[in-house]
Amino acid sequence: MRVKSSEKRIALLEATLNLINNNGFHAAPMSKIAKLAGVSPATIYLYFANKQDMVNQLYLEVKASFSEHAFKNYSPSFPVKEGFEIIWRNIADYKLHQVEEAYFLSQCDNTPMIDEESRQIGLIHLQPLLNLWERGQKDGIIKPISPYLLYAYTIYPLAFLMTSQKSAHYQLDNTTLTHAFSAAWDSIKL
Amino acid sequence: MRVKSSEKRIALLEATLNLINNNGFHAAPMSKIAKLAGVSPATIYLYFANKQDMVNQLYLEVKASFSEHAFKNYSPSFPVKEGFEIIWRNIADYKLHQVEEAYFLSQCDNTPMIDEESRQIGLIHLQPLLNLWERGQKDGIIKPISPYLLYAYTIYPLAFLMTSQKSAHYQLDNTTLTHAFSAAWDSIKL
Amino acid sequence: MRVKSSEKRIALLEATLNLINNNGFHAAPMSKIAKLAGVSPATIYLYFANKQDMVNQLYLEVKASFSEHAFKNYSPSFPVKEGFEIIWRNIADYKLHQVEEAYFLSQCDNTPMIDEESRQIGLIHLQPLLNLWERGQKDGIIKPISPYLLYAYTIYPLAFLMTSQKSAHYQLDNTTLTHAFSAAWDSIKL
Amino acid sequence: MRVKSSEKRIALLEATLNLINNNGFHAAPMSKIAKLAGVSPATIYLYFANKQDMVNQLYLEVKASFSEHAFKNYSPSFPVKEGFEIIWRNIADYKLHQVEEAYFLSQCDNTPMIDEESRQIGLIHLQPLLNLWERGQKDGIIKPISPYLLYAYTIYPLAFLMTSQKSAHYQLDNTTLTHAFSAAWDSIKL
DNA sequence: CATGAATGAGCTTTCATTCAT
DNA sequence: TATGAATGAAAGCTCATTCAT
Repeated sequence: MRVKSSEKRIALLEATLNLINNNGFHAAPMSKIAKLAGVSPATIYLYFANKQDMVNQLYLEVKASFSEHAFKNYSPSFPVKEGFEIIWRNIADYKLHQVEEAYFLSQCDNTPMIDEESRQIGLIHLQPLLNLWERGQKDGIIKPISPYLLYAYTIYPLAFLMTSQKSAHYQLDNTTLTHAFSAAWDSIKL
Repeated sequence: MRVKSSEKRIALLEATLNLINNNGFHAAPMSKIAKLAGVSPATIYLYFANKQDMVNQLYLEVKASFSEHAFKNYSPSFPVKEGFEIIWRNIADYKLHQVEEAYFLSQCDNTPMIDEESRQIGLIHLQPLLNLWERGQKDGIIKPISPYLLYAYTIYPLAFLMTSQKSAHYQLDNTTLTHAFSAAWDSIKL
Repeated sequence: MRVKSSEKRIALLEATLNLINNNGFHAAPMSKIAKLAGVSPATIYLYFANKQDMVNQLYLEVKASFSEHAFKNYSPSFPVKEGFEIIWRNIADYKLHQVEEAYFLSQCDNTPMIDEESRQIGLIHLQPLLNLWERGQKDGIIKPISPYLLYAYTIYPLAFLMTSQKSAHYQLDNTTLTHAFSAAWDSIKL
Repeated sequence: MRVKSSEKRIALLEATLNLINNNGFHAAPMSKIAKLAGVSPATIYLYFANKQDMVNQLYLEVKASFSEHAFKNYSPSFPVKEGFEIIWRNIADYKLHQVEEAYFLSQCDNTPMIDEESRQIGLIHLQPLLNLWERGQKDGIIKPISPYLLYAYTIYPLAFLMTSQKSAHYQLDNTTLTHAFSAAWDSIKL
């Protein structure tokens, strides 16, 4: 099996993401994925062990790109609220502009599509945010509640806004984004 | 002549929900559904036109049961905050106790598994909540922001808590639930 | 199993003939036949042992009606040519006016749709025509050749004209019919 | 990489013809066709879009081989009667020696088994015979009647003789064939 | 006599994967 | 490395027939 980041490998991952996004896992056969990537079905198995492996790898790479984006320009030395706003806006930016990736992650996180193992690996990237929240709680700036709640009320809502926007029911402008941030912050600040 | 018992129909819908929840749409074949429901594969087609139709119907019925639950004991004559808390707690109760149904809805809402038409039909039940919010905004109790935001920051987070709980990562007690409600209310109250 | 000529039995045979004619045997399921006859699928089995039996019976009855028609107004006492013309015109009349029945017989006679046994039974009706030919041959009016040839060149061509007419490629008027009879007679007369 | 051998395609068409001839379209399932051709059921779909497409293609190829045979050693420069006899004997030879192909064509032409489009395409090959007849009519050798009649009384009877022979009811020797030709010619000559 | 419900067997077709080059 | 051909297994669905009333 080949090493990362050949052009074909990337084309295959992109094709997989597109087909799963548009048709769902159950209607994204290997033959179509190969065709969309401009490659023979047999070639897929030079890069991936099987379909599940390909989807797992895709998940992890998208998750990694998401995490990287989330902490752009952030440093743990920032004051709590400033640091939080930077991360939040990074994430919002990703969810609302890289809609395809965000929608794919949302599918993965809400279905039994991904192996439990890969799911766990995908979680580790979030640590800096958890650290920030802990600091905020020590400093008496953020409510002393479970990080699950903090995540549920600040980051997770962005997934809903992304989905709404994708369904063309709703378009987010800057004012709305500011309202959204206020809501997020208000829900967790002390 | 035998009569078409709605028992079989219900058994089929339950089997479908279980299999899709555990394995995903793509790994819930009609043969397994039939076996789990205790009928012949052919019998499915006496009750549903095809697989998609069965899933659509299941979605709409679960959605309806969810909505019914959401507005239990609620009346539009309640004060805004009290009314909101009742609805919110109803929904929390459903999501955290009828986990299977809630998880199924979450899968449906985050994948292309359901027909767009059924999806639209599923939305209409929410109207009383939208009305409540509108009243709250007129009365200067709730922030004058889009209902998409209000939903994203008060109801949608419960889906995350449900998923977390289902993955056995986290158990919600009453204190946490109260924290959750505070976070929800803080995010939208003026 | 019921006796002949109940209304339902006849409706079933008619429905069968129509569906097989329009769609072919392979696309004429019992359920459709029942629906078209206005009857429950189970009812079919009160009148016929199974599908094959129903088709066999249909074949034999249509064949009988055809034969009856063929010898209308004919008597063995007629002179050879007159007798032959009467029979020939009777058959032509049937093939060109009872197109559905004729087309059905044509399907049966050119496919393995019918049991060999029923096929044999269907042949016996033709005897008077064979007798007529034999007389004609004894009298030196008709060529001394096998009755298979006589049939092939006088009666069988009408099946082609029937099919052509059914396909709307061609319409037979009286002049043409007379030409057709001349061709038939010329081919076998001495 | 293996190359798509036309051997498999041909084996599939032959298997289809055999099974349809012996059992009828409705009793020639893809699984049996595959087995008889020595390939997997899935392989069929590398060569044909679906069952109907396979049967259509088979029809057209058999029809083409028939037509080629029909005009062997024929040239439009031949005198009318000689030319006609050559074609007629070619066709007789085909029908009586390539019985399987002939019987298959007969099934196709007398049932709704074939798409109307393919049926039309199958007709174009006959043109040289039509031209010959037209010439014969201009020269006052052949009766001035519709080509449908000419076909019905000269070519079509051979289908009956073929079917009779196939049912082992009758064997054609050379004398009989000469009688048959006489009958054909007598029916249309002026 | 008649029914609509119910079904096991089997249908056509597709799938993830492997083969042979 | 890369391929298109090939496939066994299984998918969704339909069918002729039987069941239970």
